Amino acid sequence: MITIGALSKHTGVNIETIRYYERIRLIPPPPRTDSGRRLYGAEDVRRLTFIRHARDLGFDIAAIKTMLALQEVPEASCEQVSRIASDQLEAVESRIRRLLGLRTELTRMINECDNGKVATCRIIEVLADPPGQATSQ
Amino acid sequence: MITIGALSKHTGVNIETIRYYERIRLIPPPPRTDSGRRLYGAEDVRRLTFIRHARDLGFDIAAIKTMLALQEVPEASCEQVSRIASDQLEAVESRIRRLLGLRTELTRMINECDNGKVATCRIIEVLADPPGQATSQ
DNA sequence: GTACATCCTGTAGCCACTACAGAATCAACC
DNA sequence: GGTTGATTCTGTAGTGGCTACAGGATGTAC
Repeated sequence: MITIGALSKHTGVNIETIRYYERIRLIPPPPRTDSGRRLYGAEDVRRLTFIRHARDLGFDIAAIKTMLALQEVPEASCEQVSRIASDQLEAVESRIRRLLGLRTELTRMINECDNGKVATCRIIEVLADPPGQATSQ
Repeated sequence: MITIGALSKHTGVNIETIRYYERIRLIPPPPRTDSGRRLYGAEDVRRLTFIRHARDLGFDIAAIKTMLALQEVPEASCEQVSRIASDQLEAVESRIRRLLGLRTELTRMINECDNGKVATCRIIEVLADPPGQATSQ
């Protein structure tokens, strides 16, 4: 059994976050020492590693909760897990598309700016008068 | 002079958000009618459109505050504006790189899953035992 | 006059943490 | 046994950028 500090080092999840996860019932409350310190085992390391990696991949807490619940039933079909992952993939792809658009726009803005005075700065102009909008008088 | 509702419609920024921007001093407190309703003019539309578009491009409020302050000094060099935009471009590019990595990993995970039982689900396995980590025993 | 839209202030909630304060306990060394 | 410093505890409040009320006051159209 290890302390919360050791669990934190093993999983890369910081201590405050581990306690937070316990508070929101993402991880179960662990047993304690006589003095009240939390004690964790190998299963906790696995669970928290799972959470950490899923968070890194952008899954939100609700999705992670669902996946953890499904893991409790090994004979269940993993179709639902697969759907959560696919949804996440779709979200990632839409974010990528959006960011590529932003990159294009930012690049163009920056290239058109000749580093002159603010009064004639294209960056500011573009931001104040975005193309495709009828801001008119 | 227009009301907050009209300003909201013109700029696409919702009413609560406009009042929030006033509270955090991103926009100046406007004059009021006798009964206390806010009144906005053309300059407010321009400013808020600027803010809206900058937010769409992912600039944070602090960056927008700086850019707005620079606009107050038209003879100032727009070097700083340019740097903020470049920083933003860099942030966008790093987010893109990260998301592309996530996409690869998610795609692989999903492809390896044969939609069988949770017990043997590769998605769960990969998340619980991420490659490149010495989880040992 | 009355119905409904719009506006006001103030506060609380969202997500996923993060950062304290102030106290208790533990491990190591002398 | 004493002291130092690391670790842990609880509880609360803050972050960013909104969003969503509640409960009331105005404004507008018929």
